[in-house]
Amino acid sequence: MTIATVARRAQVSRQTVSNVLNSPHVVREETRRRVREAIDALGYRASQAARQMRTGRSRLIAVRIEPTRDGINGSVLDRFLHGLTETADAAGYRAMLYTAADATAEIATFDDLLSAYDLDGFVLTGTDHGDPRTAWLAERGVPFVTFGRPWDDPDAHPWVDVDGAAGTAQATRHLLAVGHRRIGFIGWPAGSGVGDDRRAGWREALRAAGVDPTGLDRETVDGIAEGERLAVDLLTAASPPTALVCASDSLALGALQAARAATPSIGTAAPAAAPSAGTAAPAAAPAVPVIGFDDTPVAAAVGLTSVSQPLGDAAARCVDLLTAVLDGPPRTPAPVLLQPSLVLRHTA
Amino acid sequence: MTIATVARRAQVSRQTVSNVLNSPHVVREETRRRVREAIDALGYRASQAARQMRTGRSRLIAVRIEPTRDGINGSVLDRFLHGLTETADAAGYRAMLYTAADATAEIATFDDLLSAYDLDGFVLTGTDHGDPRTAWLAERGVPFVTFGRPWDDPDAHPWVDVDGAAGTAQATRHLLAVGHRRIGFIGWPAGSGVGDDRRAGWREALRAAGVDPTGLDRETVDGIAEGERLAVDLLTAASPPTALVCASDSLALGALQAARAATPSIGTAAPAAAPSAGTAAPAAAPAVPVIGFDDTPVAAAVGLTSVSQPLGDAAARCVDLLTAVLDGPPRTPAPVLLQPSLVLRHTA
DNA sequence: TTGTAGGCGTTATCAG
DNA sequence: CTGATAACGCCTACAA
Repeated sequence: MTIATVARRAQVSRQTVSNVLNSPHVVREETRRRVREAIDALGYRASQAARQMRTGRSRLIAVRIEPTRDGINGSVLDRFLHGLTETADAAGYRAMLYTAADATAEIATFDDLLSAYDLDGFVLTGTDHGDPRTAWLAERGVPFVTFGRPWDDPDAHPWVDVDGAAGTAQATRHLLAVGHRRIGFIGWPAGSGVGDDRRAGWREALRAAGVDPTGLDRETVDGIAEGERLAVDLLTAASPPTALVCASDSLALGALQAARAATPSIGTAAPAAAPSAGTAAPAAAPAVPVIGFDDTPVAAAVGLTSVSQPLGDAAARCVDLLTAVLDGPPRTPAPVLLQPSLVLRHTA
Repeated sequence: MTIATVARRAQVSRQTVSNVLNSPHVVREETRRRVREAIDALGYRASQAARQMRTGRSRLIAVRIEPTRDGINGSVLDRFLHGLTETADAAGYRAMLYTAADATAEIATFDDLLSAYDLDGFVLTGTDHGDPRTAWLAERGVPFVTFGRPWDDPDAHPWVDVDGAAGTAQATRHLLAVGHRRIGFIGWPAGSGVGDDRRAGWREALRAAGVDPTGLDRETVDGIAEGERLAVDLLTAASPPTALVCASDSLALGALQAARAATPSIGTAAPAAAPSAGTAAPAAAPAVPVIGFDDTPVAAAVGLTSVSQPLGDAAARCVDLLTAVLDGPPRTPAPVLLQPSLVLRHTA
C-alpha cells in the first residue's frame, strides 16, 4: 500500500495526501478529513525508507549501550534507556542502539551510522574533559545532546545533567543536621568531571558549616573493595570522620562494611538513624552513617541511603533538546541541570 | 557520495560496484579488488534507505525495553541488550528499541514498526502461555525469536531459553550435598511457565534424593517483602526446612532476612558455608542457607548465592537464530536451551 | 487547492 | 563478466 492507494480511496491526488501528512494547513478542511479517513481505514503508514531517501532524515536517534561495568552502577542505564525510548517515541523518533569499546571505536560507529543509516542525532552519556566524541560530532555539525556536562565549556553544545554537587551537598547537610561535624568523603581520583563535582558539593557544604574538610577525603577507582579499603583508612586515622559520603553506591557498599565493623566508640556524636519506611532493609544502622550515590537497586536492597538521579526526566529532556535542534530553528537550546534527591534509608 | 562515485573512480559501471557489494563471486577477482580499493579510499557506505527501498529489508531488529520492575530483576535486561546489540552488529544488523505498556500496545507497535520502518525481525523476552504477541507475529509470517520458551508448543517458533529447572535442581543438589534434606522452595504462583519450571527443578532434585517435597514450598508474587513473609511462614511451620531455594533474587533477599533472624537451633544439619572469594560480602552466613535466582548485581553485593543465567550468550543465540531465519533458507532453526550456573557466595 | 514531472541511491532484469 | 534501464515510495518544485 502506497500513498497512491490512499489517494485513490480518498478521491484526491497523491500530492494532496502527501500534503495532508506533511503540511496539513495547505489542504482544505473537508479534503483533509476525507484523506485522514482513508488513511485510518487502510491503516496506511508512510514508508520511512522512501521519506528518508527524499528528505535525508531518518527519524532515528542513536544511543550507546555500554558493557555493564561493575553491575551495580551499570543498572542505572536501563532506566535511562526506557525513558529515552518512550519520549523519543512520543516525538516521532525511534532509538537505535550501538556499542563501542572505546571512544575511537565509537567515532567509527558514528561514521557508519551517519553514512549508512542517516542518523538524525546522538545521545551521549558520560562525557569527560576534552571528549573526542563531542569534538568529532560538533566539527561535522551532527546534532547531539550529552547526558553529562561538557566540563570544558558549558556552552559547547546542548546538554542535560544532574547536579552532582547539589546531591553530595544535600547528603552532607543531612548528616550535619543530625549532629555530625567530621564528615568524610570517598570519591574518585581528581580529574574526572563528575568525580570532582561530587567532591566539591561535599567540600562546600562542610565549609559552609564551618568545618575544615582537609584530610577527610580519600580517592580511588570505583569498586566495593576499594570503598572498604579507603573507609578503613579514613576510620583508623588520627581524628576519624563520624559519617561518610561516597561518590557511588559501589564505594558506599564497601564503606558500609567498614562502618559496620567500626566500634561505635569512634563516633563523637552518632545519633540514631531514622527508621525508614522503604523496602525491607537487611540490617541495622551502622555505627558510622554512610550515604551512597545513584540510588541503584543494590542501595534499595541493602537499605543504603543514597542520592537519587531523576533518570527518566533526564532522558526525556535529552530527547526534548535533541528534537529542538532537529525540528526547530538552528540555535543551541539552553542546557538543563536537574536536581537529585536524597533517598533516606537505614544507613544515614 | 553514491555508488556512481565509486564506479567512476574504479572505472567500472555502477552495477559492478553493486555486485561487488552483494554478489562478490560474480565479479572478476581483479575488478573486485579495484572496486574494493575505491570503496575504501572514498570511505563509501551504501545507503540503507535506498537499499531498503529496493529490497524491502531494513537490517533492523527490534527489541523491547520494559519499564524496570522492582529494580532488582530489572537490571538483567541491560546485559541482555548489550549482548544483543553487539552480536547483531557483527551480523550486519542494528537493534532498535521500543516500549509498550502491555501486549496490546506491543502489537500495535509491531504494526507501526513493520509498516513504517520495515523491520526485519523481533526479539521478544518473557513469553508466557498463549502469548498473543507470538500469535500475531506468526500469523503474519514476521520473523521473530523469543528469549523464553513457548510453553504451549516447543516447536511453535525459534526460541532461546535458559534451563531454569536445571538451575534450581543444581541449587538444590548443592544443598543436599552439604547435608541438607528438608530444603524449602519459595516461588511464584503456579501457572507461569518460568515459575513452574523453576519449581519443578527443585521438586525433582528433592525426589531424586528420596525427600518428599510436600509442604516444603510456598508461592507468592515477586518481591522482597513477600519473600520474607513466606520464609517466616515456612521456617515457623511444624517441620521447617533447613535451607531455602528461591525463584528470584528478590524473594531470596527477603528470605535471607528471615533466615538471619531464625535461630540456628532450627537447623538439623547446618554445615558452615564455604567462604567465597568473590566480591566483599556484607555479612556472615545465615543460619538457614538461601539461594536466589538470576545473579543480579544485588546478589553479588550482598553475597547471595544465586543461579546465574548466561545472558550474553542468550542474546547472541537470539541473534543467531533470527539471522538464520532472515538470511538463510525458510526453515525454523532448532531452539537453544542454555545451562545456568550456580554462583557460590556466602549464603549457601 | 490540485495535478504532473522529476529524482533521491540502490538493486533486478536483461542485453551485450 | 559488464553495461544500460526500470522501479521501489515519497517529496519538492512548478504549472494548472
